[in-house]
Amino acid sequence: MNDISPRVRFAPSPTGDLHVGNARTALFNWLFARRYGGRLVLRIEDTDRLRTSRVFEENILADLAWLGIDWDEGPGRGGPYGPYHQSERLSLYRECLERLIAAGMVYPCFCTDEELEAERLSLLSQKLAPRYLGKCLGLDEEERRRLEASGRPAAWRFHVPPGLIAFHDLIRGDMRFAGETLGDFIIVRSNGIPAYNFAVVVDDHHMGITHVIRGEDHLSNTALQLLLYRALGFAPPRFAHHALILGRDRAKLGKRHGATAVREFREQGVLPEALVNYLALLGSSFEAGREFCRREETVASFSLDRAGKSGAVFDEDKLRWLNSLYIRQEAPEILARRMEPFVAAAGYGKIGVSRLHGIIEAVRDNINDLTEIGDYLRIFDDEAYDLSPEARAIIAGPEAREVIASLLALLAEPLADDRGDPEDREDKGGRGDKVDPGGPDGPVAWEDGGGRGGRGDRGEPSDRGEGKATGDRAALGDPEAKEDKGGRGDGDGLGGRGDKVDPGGPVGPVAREDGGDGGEPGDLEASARKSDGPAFTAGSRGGDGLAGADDEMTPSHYRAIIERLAERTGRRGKRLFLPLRAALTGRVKGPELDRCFAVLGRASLRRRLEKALTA
RNA sequence: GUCCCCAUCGUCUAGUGGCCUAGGACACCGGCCUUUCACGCCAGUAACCGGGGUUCGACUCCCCGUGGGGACGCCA
Repeated sequence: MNDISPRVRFAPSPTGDLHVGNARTALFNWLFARRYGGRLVLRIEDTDRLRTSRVFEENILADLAWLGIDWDEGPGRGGPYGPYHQSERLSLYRECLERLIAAGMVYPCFCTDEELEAERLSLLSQKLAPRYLGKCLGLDEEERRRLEASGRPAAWRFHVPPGLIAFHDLIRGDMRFAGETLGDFIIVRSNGIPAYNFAVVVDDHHMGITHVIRGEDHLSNTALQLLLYRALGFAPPRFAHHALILGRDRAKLGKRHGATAVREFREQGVLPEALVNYLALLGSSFEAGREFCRREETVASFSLDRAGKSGAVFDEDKLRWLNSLYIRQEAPEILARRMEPFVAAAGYGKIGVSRLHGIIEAVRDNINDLTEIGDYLRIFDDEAYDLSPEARAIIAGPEAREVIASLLALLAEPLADDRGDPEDREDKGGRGDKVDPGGPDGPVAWEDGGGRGGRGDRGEPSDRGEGKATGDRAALGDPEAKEDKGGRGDGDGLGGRGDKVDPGGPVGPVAREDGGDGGEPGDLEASARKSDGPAFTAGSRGGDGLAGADDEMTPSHYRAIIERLAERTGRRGKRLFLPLRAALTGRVKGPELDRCFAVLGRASLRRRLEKALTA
C-alpha cells in the first residue's frame, strides 16, 4: 500500500436529506481523491441516536450515487478499515477513552443540562463567551464517589490545556486558537456514546485519513480535534476548510432558503451533471473562465487552491442555465431515459418511444429542467388540447381566423403538392434541403449546418451526430429503434391514418443535424443551434392523446406549407405565426412551429385548426 | 458578547505590485438572426467597503475601522 496516495472521507450524519452544502463537501473530497489517485471513504456518523434514521442514510447514499459520487470504502463496499458506521465502532472509542482516563486528561462531569444552561446564560449576561468553566474538574475524590453512588450519569470531558493551538489550513492558511478560550468539552456523553469531536478524531486516525476537507463551520472544531490528536498521540491529518454556501440573504444556506436538498433538485428536473458542475463551480472557478465543465475535466483541473475563501450565494438561475446546457447536449437516449419519471409524472407514462423522442427533440431547446417536458406533452396531446386565454384572444381576431382557415384549406389539398422528397436534407453537412415542397423556391433554410461545429458534445458525437435522412426508414440509425417494436417500414403513404398503422412506426431518427465532429471542448456554449429536426413521424400509440403524427411530414415540409400560406394570405411574421401557434398549441410560445407541426401530424393539425375556428 | 474566518459588478468569479481605462459567466437591458416566441449571435449597464500606511507605483502587501459569515450543545 503506498502511503503517498491520499485518503479522504465524507462523513455525513443520517439526520436529514443530503443538503447541497454537504454534497459540495462530498464532491470536493471525491474530486480530490480522483484527482490525486487517492481513496474516498464514506463513513456514517450515526452517534445521535434520536435523530439518526435508516431512511435518511439510504437517501443520502442514493443521492450521492445519483450525483455520481462514488466511494472506495464504506457502506455497501466494505473496506479494510471498517466498520464504517460509528455506531459499530464503540469499542474503539472506549479504548481510546480509557487511555485518556489513564493519562488523566479527561474527567467525569456530572453537571445536568439545567446547570449547564444556567452557566451559559450567566456567562452570556456578563458578556463573556459561553463555555464550560470546569466545575467538575475541581471535584475531589469523595464528591466524585458520592455523585457516582447517587447514580447520576457522568459524561467525560477533555481538559483543555492552556496554550496556543496552531495549524496550517490548505485553503485558509495559518490558523491559531488560544486554548484558554476554549473550555473543556465533552468527548463521551453520559450514555457512553462518543461525541462528534472525539469520534471523528479516533476514526480519522484509525481509517488512515490523510486530508480532512470540510466546511468552514468546522474551523473551530479543528482546534479541539487537534488537542485530541495530541493527547492520543496520533499524527493529525492535513486540513482544508472550504467556504460555505449562502442563501440570498448571505446567511448559511438552510431550509428557509427554499430548495436545499439534492433530492429536491432532482425532483425539479435538474440533471446530476448540471448540479455537480454547478457545485464545483460555485465559490470557485475553472481555468480560462470556463463555466461548463464536465466531471472528467473538473477532476483533471481540480485543486484546493482554486477554492475561494468567502461564502458563495447559491444562484438557482445559474444552476438552471447550466442545466439547460446539459439538456441541450445530452445524447437523446440518455435524455429520454432521464425524462421518464417526469413523463410519467405528467401522466404520459405509456407514450411510445419514438413519439417521445420526437417531442423531446422538438422541445429540448426550450426547456431548462426536466419537469417542463410535462407542459409540452400536454401541448401535443390532442385530448388535452386547450386554448389559453392569450391564445384565445389572438384567435378571436378576423385576421387570425383567416390565416387559420387558409392553412386548413392548404392542408386539405393534395399531398403531392406539399410533400417533397425529403430524403437527405439533414445530412450532416446541413446543406441538403432539397425538399422542394412543391413550390418554386423551396425552403432555403438549414444553411447553417456548414461550418459551425455542431453542438459540441464532446465525447459522444456518434450518438447524435449522424444526421439521418428522414424520409427513409432505412436510415434509422437510431439506436433506439429496436425498442420500437416492429419498425416495419410501411409504405410512406400517408394514406393510412396512422393510428392503426404500424405502431412501432418508422422511428424518426432522433439525431440532430449537426455534425458530431465539431465540438472542441468549450464550444458548447457557443455552438450552433438551429437544426431542422427530424421527422417526428408516426409514433407508437400511446394510449393517450399522443397518438402521434399520421404521416411522415417533416418540419421542412411544413416550412414549405407555411411559405405558401404566407403567399396566399399575404401575411408574414407574427401576424402569420402567432395565430397558428395559438391555434395549434393553444399557447403563445413554444418550439419552432414547423417542428410542432411535424410532431402533431396532419390529421391532428386539421382537427385543431377546426376546433380553434369554432372556439 | 467572545473566538475565528472573509471582503472585486445584483450574483459566481479572474486578478497574485506595474499587462487593470479591472476580464469572464449568470441575471438584466438593447440589437441581429429566425417570415413568430424561444434557442442562437452581437453589444451594453454594472464592482476593487472606508481610512491610514509601505512603495517610484497598489485591486493586489501591512494596520485600523466598517460590514458579512461561522463557531461557541451530552448536534454533527
